[in-house]
Amino acid sequence: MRIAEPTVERLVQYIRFLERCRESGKRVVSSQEIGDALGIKASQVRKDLSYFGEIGKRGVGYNVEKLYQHLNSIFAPPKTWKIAMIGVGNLGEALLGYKAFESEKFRIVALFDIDPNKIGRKIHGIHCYDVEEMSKVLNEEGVEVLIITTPASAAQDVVDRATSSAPIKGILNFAPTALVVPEHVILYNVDIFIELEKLLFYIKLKERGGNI
Amino acid sequence: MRIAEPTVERLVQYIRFLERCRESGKRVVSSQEIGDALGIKASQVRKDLSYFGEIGKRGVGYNVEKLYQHLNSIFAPPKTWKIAMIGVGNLGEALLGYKAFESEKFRIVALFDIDPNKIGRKIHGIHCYDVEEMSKVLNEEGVEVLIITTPASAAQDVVDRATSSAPIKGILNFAPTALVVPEHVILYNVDIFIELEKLLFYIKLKERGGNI
DNA sequence: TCTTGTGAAAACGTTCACAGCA
DNA sequence: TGCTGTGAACGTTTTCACAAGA
Repeated sequence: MRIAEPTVERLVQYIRFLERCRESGKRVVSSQEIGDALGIKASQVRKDLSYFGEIGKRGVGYNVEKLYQHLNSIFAPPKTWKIAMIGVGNLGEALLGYKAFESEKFRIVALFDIDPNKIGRKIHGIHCYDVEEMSKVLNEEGVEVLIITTPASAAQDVVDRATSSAPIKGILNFAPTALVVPEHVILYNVDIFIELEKLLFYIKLKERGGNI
Repeated sequence: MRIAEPTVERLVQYIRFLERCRESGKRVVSSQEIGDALGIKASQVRKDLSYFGEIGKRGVGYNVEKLYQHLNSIFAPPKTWKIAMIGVGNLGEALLGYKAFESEKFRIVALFDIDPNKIGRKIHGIHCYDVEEMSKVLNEEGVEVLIITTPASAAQDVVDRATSSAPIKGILNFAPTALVVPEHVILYNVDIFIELEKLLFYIKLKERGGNI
């Protein structure tokens, strides 16, 4: 079955919302309630959830626990993914210390940097290697996913080196630059600067009454 | 003129690419070259750029300098936006020290936190206030844009307080939670955890040959 | 000959409206 | 009666295909 990307994004939000429902002891929830809490239309919520068969009860709503378990099973990984982070600067270190970034779904097994002060040390309990050792370590540790938190200027080079020497399946790129990756590698970008530019652009547009 | 959001996002990427062209002394560039560098179809590039009139030369391509100036003028703000950051934890501090986050388009004029060790201090040269003073400071400083880097549990409350007491126009939310904002406020979310979940989901899907 | 600019077509995503069940 | 599930309608974004111009 094919599930569209915007749907997957909303599914993650539904799981989060259902966690809150569980904590507050709520047993049943309607598409309307879910939608109101997340700023999504109720019809959209129903369509998203209908992809997995009839999971709600007509006239009643969705059983919180059942829906939560169901959605979680969709996102359950076949194993704990092993991730390496390349570039341990301000942003990289912040992510390592970020609470929302802890999960049983993955484990960060190696860090890489070029700074001699970081190489050989443990940062947030994870060993930091020299980028030169990347190929060897990625293969030894069985890393399949990369988090890129290098400066923009270094990102493409480390990605080229990693993807050509290790069986990388996916990359989450925080470097503010577009990356070119082999066809078999899935790439997601988190570009803070672009999001801010878009926000400021649309604020300006609104002030001008829609004229550029 | 109306410009679609995906187009705006790509325009920012075109500007970045053109900066690289300028630095390397390249004078003319084709839609194909731009597309290849950014992983976008050439026809998409041409369509995006055609919204602003005939800016390229048929049979030749686009003049790098002219296109760069033109796109930049589209994103030029009417003034330097004043931004406040709410929540100065790991992620907030990382952003403050983030090089790609420096621009003449905006200035971060105030920080807010609840930690007594931070309140009253300067962090990266910017004064950190008590969240309790938020309403007063936002109005005095003329803040129109917020960056939310609080924990998820605090985000909705600070947003409610800020938007109800100061003329906030836009919010960039890094807290891993959906926010409900007044209709006149533009909201963009940067949700690191959701991006990682999506990536891992699609890696799993690919391994399973497309079956959930 | 080469590359842009652009209608028209296709693909994609959202919303509507109501039938179907509890 | 109330809320889900869903085909059909709608709106948006991407891609195609080719005319037009340097």
